[in-house]
Amino acid sequence: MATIDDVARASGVSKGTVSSVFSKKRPISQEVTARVLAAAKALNYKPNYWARSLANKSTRIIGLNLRADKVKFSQFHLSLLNGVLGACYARGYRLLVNALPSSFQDQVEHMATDPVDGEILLDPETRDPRVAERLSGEVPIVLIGRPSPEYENRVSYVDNDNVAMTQQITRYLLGLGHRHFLFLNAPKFRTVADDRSRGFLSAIREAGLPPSSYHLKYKPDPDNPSFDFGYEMTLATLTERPDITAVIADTDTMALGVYKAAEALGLAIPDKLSVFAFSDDSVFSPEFTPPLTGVRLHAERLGREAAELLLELIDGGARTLKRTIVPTDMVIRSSCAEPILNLGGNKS
Amino acid sequence: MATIDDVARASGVSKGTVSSVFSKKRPISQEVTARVLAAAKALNYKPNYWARSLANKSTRIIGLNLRADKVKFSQFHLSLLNGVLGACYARGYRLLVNALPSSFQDQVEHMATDPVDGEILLDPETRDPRVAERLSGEVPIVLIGRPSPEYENRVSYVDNDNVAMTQQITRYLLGLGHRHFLFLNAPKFRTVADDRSRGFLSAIREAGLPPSSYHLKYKPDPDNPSFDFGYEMTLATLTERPDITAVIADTDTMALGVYKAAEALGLAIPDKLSVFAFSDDSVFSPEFTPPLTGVRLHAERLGREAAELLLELIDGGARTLKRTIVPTDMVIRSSCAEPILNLGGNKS
DNA sequence: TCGATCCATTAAACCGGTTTAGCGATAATC
DNA sequence: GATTATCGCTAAACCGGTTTAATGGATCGA
Repeated sequence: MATIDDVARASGVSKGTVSSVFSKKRPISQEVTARVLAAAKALNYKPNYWARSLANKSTRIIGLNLRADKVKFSQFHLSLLNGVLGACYARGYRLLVNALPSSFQDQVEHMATDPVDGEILLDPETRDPRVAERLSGEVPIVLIGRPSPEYENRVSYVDNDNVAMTQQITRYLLGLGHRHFLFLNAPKFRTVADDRSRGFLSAIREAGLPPSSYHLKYKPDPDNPSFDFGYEMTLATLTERPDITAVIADTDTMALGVYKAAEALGLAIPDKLSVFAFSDDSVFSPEFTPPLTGVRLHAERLGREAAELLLELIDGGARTLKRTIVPTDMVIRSSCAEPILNLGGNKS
Repeated sequence: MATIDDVARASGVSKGTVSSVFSKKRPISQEVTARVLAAAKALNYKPNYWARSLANKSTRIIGLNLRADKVKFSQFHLSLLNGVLGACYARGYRLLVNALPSSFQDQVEHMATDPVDGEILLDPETRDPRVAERLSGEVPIVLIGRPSPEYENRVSYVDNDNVAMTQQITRYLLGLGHRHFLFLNAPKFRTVADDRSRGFLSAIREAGLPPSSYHLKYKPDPDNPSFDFGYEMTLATLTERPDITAVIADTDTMALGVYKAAEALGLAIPDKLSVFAFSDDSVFSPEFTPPLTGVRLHAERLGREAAELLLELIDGGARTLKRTIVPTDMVIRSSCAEPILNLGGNKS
């Protein structure tokens, strides 16, 4: 590949001039510019991205960090990615998806600074080691999701208000008359699971219901497909506790597992069992039988806001903390209704 | 940030030695290694990724190029991305998602070599300018999907056998007794659309059917949601040509639009209208009413194979051409059946 | 007409690593 | 015991750009 020196030689100017022609950071006469560009074209020259990054101390790349060992890209991530990409695209940034396991990065020969100007961290966990590591460096970060409390005042993040949202949802179900719940939550190590639990429990307490009125389960193994977890856990729990009339599921896929279990148990949705999901696929959710009631998390907007916030931090250089709350919208379809109690009705 | 010089000074060795400690490319005594690592830890030193890349002429990053202006990340891309990420992850590579519009990259001040060791090009189009550009550089590329003929013998690629697959599908529908088809194909500028058309037409000709026996439509606008296109085109075409008994749709989302149109037209699936889709979502497709018959394209495997092929090209340095064909599997559920003809039955 | 100002351009230093050539000390060879 | 390898390390060149300080020429004002 031709270098800047080749072009300088070919067009009879210094390399500094060639640099200025390409970076446009200093004015160069029309005539010289033309000559340099002609020589560059003839040699098929393009500035070397890494040399440029080294000298500029900037790459125009932002990172998206996810723990591939724990999480696979899901529908939610997909929308989120579309939002992030849109923001990058609009501002001329590239996106680096960093899914390397920490076991790899801990090896001495692979240790290195991240090749990005800033990073978005996905799916934060309680006491997430990635956050601690980034805080000691100088690469700005934005989380999507709430950081654990020890970091809450030290990093910027974008999130839904999961506590209030879950509280609202639970109130909605309480208002319909439900008194016994199965809550199939996200994996316990994720902060979002904790927020949802808090919102749920606060609504339960507010209604004066005892702990026996709910079963709160966390998805244990991230590898375990959501569908299977929804199916098996519903089957097992409802067999044991037939007084449960409402299931709150983590995702629409998990909700589908709940639907299957309800079918297996001979429970009609929503008459005998109400189902709610923390997601809303505008194409598929309406096609469930019956159409699934859930909540729109606006994943694409979460992604876009996070990317824009990060780019702002990068440009401003400002070490200001910001947090953006993206609103959620309940989408009520037909999978939740007043429970029709059996004859041997049970009141708590 | 501390540099290699700081560490060299602090541990009383030369920078070359520090470099060797981190790169492990040359043996360094236990004692010195320990001293250097201690100093590095104290200074919170990490080798600079850009400087290293510049000197090494290698980045351990591969690119995934898609035209964000034309295509949004879809379910298919999602699986594909999971495959690519898995392969990267396993071999310690990072993935750069490059969705920049060419209008941006054409500006002089943004012109630069790509910051990657190799690149995967998604959704190739007929006479795709991206391919021509990459061929003049020295970054190896792998396409996912067939390149247009002028490049077919110059680039490596991974693809399904779309011609044979579509031929097989069409034969299947012909075998069921269908004689009038609506084929809702991918956008015309994509090579995959051409392959599918060829496979379809070859089966049609093989059966001795005239051109009047089919309506072949290409999804015009990539921004137009698949669902809407499926719905509107089915409604319009079937109103005009009620003799059509089978619709072949590009994706499951589009198929869902077809389902809606069938409902609006009062056509029962599959008795009055058979629907087939070039996709298979193992979670949602079975949930369609009736469950959707389609074909599994193994997107994840396409992604993984492409990444592995690319990494092989990078490591080997070999300029060998390879092409990998990933097999497809028809998944027959209940959306295709023998057509039950109306009284005023029509034979071609 | 002379000094001040402005301008495009250049030479050299710099970004932070890797790598080559060489050097002294120890170990192996005959 | 002299010769040759081998080992662990260093100094300096190098990767391919950007940037600073300096330069020479044109323009300006008085």
